[in-house]
Amino acid sequence: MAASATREKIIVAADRLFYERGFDMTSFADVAEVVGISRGNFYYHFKSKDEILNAVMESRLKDRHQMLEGWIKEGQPAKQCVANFIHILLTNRKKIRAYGCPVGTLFTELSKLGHPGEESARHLFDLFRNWLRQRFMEMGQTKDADRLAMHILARSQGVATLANAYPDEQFLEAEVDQMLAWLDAVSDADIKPTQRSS
Amino acid sequence: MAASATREKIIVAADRLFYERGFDMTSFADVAEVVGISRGNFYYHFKSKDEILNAVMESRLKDRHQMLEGWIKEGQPAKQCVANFIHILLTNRKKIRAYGCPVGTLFTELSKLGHPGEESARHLFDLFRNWLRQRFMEMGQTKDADRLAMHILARSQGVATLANAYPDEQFLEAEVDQMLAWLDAVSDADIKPTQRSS
DNA sequence: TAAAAAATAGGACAAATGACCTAATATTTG
DNA sequence: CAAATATTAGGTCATTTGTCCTATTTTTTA
Repeated sequence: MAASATREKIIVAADRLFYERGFDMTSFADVAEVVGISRGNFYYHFKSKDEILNAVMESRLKDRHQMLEGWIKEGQPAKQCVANFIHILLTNRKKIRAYGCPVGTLFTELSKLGHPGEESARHLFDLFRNWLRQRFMEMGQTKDADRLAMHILARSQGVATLANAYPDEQFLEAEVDQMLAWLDAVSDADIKPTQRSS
Repeated sequence: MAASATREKIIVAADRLFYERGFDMTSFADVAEVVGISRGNFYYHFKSKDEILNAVMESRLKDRHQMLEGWIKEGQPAKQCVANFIHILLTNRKKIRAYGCPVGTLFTELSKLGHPGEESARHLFDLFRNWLRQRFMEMGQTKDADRLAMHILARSQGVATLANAYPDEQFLEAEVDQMLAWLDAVSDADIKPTQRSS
């Protein structure tokens, strides 16, 4: 079989296991078993655990980048793009209830491990943060764009964590509705600049 | 030395290490070294790793319970109690920036591990959730009390996660301000029931 | 088709770890 | 004080894991 095909299958399996079980809790043998290859073959493609982690992070970055840029290329307006981002929580609700957020949980683990991969995990946050900031700027929130981006990012993280802790509730759906309502209020803000002062 | 004193020191050390490094990444040897005792002595007090985890979770539950009930016993009004809860993010900002939320990060890890201790970790969430719900009920939000409790819990989680990823920002302080403003709006809601409809 | 290269399989090994045991020391008790 | 009990120290052991190596099989190349 072509090396690149096996390599790709390893990355896909490792990506899933790192998400479901965590990075440190996933062994070479675990990944090899899922792919259906020997540990020796695994080592032929990736010389260390850090190397497979890097490959997974690159894959995720590319995947998320394509998703975000895809919405823009489809010509969707900025507000709709942000709404799409919020909607990810619903699209992936099953996995989120079972394993939390792929970005947040992996970052947290690598951070506690003191692992160099913490940087790549932060890059994933950066990707979403910068993209959201640009969308808010297009919505006219030039001054607060980054603050709004961080806000929606934080709420997504919190919702994912609690949905993981309480999977049997309709909590996730309700919070998404609130976030979309919040987005409406934000997008109205530049149309109705006269806000009620505190 | 009295056994209870050594036992207590072990729990304190394990609590700290489970927070800073994670449960799975902390070994018996790590805890014993911090306490300054031998691994054999450690095993005299706790027969397994699950046992020390249980002790740590009990300790945390007791500690948080006392904190929350303490505010009530001081006679603080419901809204001030919730504000105190939000303020924890500032009180512990240094540790949160370095290690995230002790409750959320440990729950996430135990969940991915498939460890039975996931239940006790969820109990910690339950403690805050139920307490917050009661405070919101006292504030007159009888119908939405649980939803509001979950909301503030989720936002705390998200803020802690992102403050961990971006420790150098003033993001944490800004989000706390927003949460307190949100609390004001909620507490005003029953005084001014006529809200502007969308 | 024969030689060379690529890919795979499976075993070896040192380090780390949870668990367990026994001997030594400190403390309490009668 | 002496016996009994509680506490501590340190070693052993089986298992897991990341890493590495060599032999075998498959694919490509000339």
